[in-house]
Amino acid sequence: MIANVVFGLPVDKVFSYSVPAGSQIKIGCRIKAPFRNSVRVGYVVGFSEKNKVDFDIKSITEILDGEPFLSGEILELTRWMSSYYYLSWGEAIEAALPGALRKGRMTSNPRQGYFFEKDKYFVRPSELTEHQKKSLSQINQNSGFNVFMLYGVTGSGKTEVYIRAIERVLAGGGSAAMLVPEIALTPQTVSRFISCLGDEISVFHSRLTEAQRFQEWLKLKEGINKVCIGTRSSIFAPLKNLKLIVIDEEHDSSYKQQDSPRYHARDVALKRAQICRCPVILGSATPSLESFYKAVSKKYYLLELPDRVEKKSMPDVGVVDLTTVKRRSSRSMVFSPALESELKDVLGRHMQAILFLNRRGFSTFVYCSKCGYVSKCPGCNVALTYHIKTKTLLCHYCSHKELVPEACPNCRGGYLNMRGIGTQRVESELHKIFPNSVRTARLDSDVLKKRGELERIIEAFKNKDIDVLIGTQIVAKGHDFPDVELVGVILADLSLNIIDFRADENTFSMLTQVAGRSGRGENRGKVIVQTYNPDHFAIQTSLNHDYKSFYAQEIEKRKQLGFPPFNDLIKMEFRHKDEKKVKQAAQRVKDKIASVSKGAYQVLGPAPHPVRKKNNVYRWNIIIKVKNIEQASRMLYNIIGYNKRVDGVNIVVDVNPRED
DNA sequence: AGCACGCCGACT
DNA sequence: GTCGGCGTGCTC
Repeated sequence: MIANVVFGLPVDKVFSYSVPAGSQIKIGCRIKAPFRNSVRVGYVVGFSEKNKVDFDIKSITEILDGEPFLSGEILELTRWMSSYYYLSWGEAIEAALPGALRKGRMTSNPRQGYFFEKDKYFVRPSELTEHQKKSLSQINQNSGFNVFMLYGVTGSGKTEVYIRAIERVLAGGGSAAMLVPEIALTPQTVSRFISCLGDEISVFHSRLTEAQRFQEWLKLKEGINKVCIGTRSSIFAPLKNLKLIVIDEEHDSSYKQQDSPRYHARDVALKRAQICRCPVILGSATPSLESFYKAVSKKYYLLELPDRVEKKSMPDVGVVDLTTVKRRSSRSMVFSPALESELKDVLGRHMQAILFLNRRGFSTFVYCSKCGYVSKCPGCNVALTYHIKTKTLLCHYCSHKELVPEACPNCRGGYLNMRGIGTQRVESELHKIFPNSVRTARLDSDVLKKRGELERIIEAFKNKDIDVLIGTQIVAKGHDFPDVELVGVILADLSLNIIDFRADENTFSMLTQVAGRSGRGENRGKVIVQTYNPDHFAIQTSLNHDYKSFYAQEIEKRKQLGFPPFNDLIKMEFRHKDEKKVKQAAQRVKDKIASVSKGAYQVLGPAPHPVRKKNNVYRWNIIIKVKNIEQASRMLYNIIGYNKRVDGVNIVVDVNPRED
């Protein structure tokens, strides 16, 4: 008997080992076997009767598992991942295993520390809205592999639909998985699910120790727990008889893993659902262009929740045109008179406010201080990056280059470098307006590094021990603060000018999400958006809460430029300490792709990575537009193999990259 | 990934 | 003449 074994190495081969006489091994078990001159952990993916290679094979040294930890379903899923994400099968398998089982490790089971109590304050609606009812009945009528795009405005009750759909699956003896964005997994969210669905829920959050995580994993594997809630990697949870997958906030970029293996949990979820023939609910107030395109083209069911629950109205959004605001004092660089007076009003009534500042995009793009004009690449429509040495503007997608204009081509004003405004600055200027009387807290990635700090601040804000919360992305996500009646966006342009073709999409979704924090209580909320681009379509459509009109304009642009959803992108990042070598290798691969495919693929670049030099290593990218990822991956394999090295230059392959 | 093999520079 | 640099290739 011969076992077919893969290893968690960048080696796309299945290796044969003889099974020691008298021993029992099942597919999906971990083993140890001699590999070159060491003994390594491998994964059994199959068996064959006789030796297919013409040399003597070695024998398995040790069998680690009596019962397999990898189901047939997960093996099929990881096999697909390897062809889709340019990985070896073994690498994909290691992504799917909990840390406790990876590399042949195994822990005993010490536990318990993190408890969620049933939230006695959560009141469940007894009656669904008509739209909720309609959506739920559509979901319930279509079992099997079907995808539902649940497009519902902020506060429209998407969560209640998820809960009811999960309840039904549980009643039928099935199990369900729900994925949430990284920062949305607060004790409050979890409490709500536990109070509705019972205690038998495995929650995978970042605070769990490896042993706790493994314990929850085992409970799902044994069928003790039937619901799993968690972030990205929960898509690999060993649920038995999986009958539903929910992806909340499906547009959220935290579903994309930023280091190897660079998978997208939503896409893995769709594949898993296809394998086990179960439905998927993709929920969002701002669906990704990819998903909504499929919904519009009838590949997904489109379910809509156009109104907020309890007849609450959408917040009133006002825009402040910064080109007309006199920016004399340092205070006025942060707060326009309109925002300042709204703040005074809200705080005077003892209500709360959120001030939002996008920290992404602190790159070196250049804008006109008079009118806010930013130069964009004619071919890629992304903001050009200023290079001080050459005094040129450069596109980081295709390397298009132009001179910095003497004067602003839009208004004839002068060009300036972006001046940084951070959350700290916002906070200190705020205290100048309200000396000694305003209680503030900042919420950004620095704060998140401290354990428990996020929970503490959220709790304090909920208890009204804080008047104004100042933050980045984190404040924009799903929290429910009933007394927040004002949301101020300090500078919307920051996200608009990121060098990413998704900049407009990210801006629209960010503005919509952050606006959704306002007016969740008794009174109608207000949102003030400060921008140099008040007429920009992403801002205009978000003011009107008009996703569909945003979508219509954005999809047209994507079509013209051949960006997703019309093509998938494969980014290849070349890294070496010698920049000349990097550029040459990137160009060589680009040329090779052209000759092998006879020009069938459009390849952008080589262009420098936005952060061109890191740890003394230079990085240049090429971006390939592809129609079929698996086919393109195979072509790349023929060119560079799994070694991912050309002329000594290392290559990182990223399928549908997302800048973050 | 790691580790051995192999072909060119500066050292006892 | 050799020691060692890291570029290339292989692992049942």
